[in-house]
Amino acid sequence: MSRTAKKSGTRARRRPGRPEGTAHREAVRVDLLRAARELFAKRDFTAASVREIAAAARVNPAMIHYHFGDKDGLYRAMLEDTLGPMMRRLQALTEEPGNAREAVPLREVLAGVMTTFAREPWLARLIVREVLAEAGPFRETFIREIAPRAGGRLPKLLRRAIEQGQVRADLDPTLGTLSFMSLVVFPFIALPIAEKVLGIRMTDAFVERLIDHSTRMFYEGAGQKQSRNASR
Amino acid sequence: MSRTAKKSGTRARRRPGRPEGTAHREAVRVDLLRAARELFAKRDFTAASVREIAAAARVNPAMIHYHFGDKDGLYRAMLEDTLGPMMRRLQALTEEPGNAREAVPLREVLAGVMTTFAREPWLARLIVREVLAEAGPFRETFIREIAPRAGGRLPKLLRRAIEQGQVRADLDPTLGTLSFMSLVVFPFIALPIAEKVLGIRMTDAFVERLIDHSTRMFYEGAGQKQSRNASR
DNA sequence: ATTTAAATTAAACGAATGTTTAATTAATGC
DNA sequence: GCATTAATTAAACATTCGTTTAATTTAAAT
Repeated sequence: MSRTAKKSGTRARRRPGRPEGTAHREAVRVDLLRAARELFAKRDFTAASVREIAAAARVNPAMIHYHFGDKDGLYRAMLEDTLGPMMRRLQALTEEPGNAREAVPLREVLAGVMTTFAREPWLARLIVREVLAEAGPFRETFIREIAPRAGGRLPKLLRRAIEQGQVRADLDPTLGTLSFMSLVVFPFIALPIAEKVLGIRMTDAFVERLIDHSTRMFYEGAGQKQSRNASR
Repeated sequence: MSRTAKKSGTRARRRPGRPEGTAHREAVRVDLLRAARELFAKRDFTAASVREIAAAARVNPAMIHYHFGDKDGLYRAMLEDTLGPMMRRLQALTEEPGNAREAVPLREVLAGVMTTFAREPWLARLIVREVLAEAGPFRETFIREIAPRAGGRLPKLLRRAIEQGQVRADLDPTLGTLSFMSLVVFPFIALPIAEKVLGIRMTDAFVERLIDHSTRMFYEGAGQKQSRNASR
């Protein structure tokens, strides 16, 4: 849909040589990034081969090296291309309030991130793969730039939420961040298994219920209101 | 520590032939399972090579095929060996109450599982890798036997907890299960990154605080007690 | 119009992978 | 005590992997 085969059918089974269109170069780049995104979300970095990715993009494997240098370069470009927009949106959400008195947009961050995860199924999977990785082409960038912008900002947000009385005063901002991330990210990577084991189905209505549920879990938990859980 | 080199130093640099000890066979099996557990938790299935695993176990790569048939067999045996005990403990915890009136041991399950995850750092990682996998040597067993015994039992437990008033009546047991798993599993796979980004350190005291925190998050959430969060 | 540069392919390359084979040594059964 | 079987190694095998090269076709520049 994004790229149009300029002449004589598809891009498959071409003879070598520069193609006729003038926008082919960009189209190949985009197709490769999209194929890489899908396959790196599905399989691990090592398990997804360049031949497989090139085939999914209907492109010669050598194009990966022509456009991105090597497999690592493709992965890096893909992850920046995929995570970048979300990070920018997240940053905008968490930096908005000019005056410190303004209500911390915790609810909006939670719902916004979960909506994004629902719309782009590969996102949560790529992030968790990166969290799980002990090393890799993107590890340093992820730790230095991505993670601080995502989880790194949350403790401050939580502290402000505590000051404003939106969150209970005895909450540890760091542990609260861990729980926040857990509630927001994990459901989406568990969905394929939840479909088989818990019998859910990933409809729009379900996603809406999930977001409402997770919001309430974060603020109120699953227990009774009157907190008769004094025993421990 | 587990295997004793029977004679003349280590097992490295041996000549071919049957070793002298009579318990060597079992020792090799155990060493291979341990090495596989550590490396499959660290790297993905494809990324962890049999040569690397064999080297970590100080054993010839061919022993993997002698003892387990192939790489898949080693992975299956390792995961059964690793997940089996936890599943049995979990099953015991969730099936205990003979009479339906007995209090549902939700708190005990939560703390028990988290304690196990803290003690065996590879467990949560292996599980999440399996959750993330779209296919693999263990996928069917995981979906048919492991997942139902873990997450599959929780909805029933939550329903009973609702009947007993331990959990609020309007909680969806399925969504509650997703949140429960999220709060229990995700923090442990995020620890390595949390150490760098949030500055935490994985001490015994921290684990204790984490478990208390997660329990409270599950029952009470992070919001204020009086639930002034009427706005939405 | 001709030359030069860009974009692409097919084919080959070396390294690494999972696996098999043949040789070798010790334990076991008779 | 001898033959057989079990447990182990080193080496080779076929395949797949990421990458490079050379050829080829078109676009762009002069």
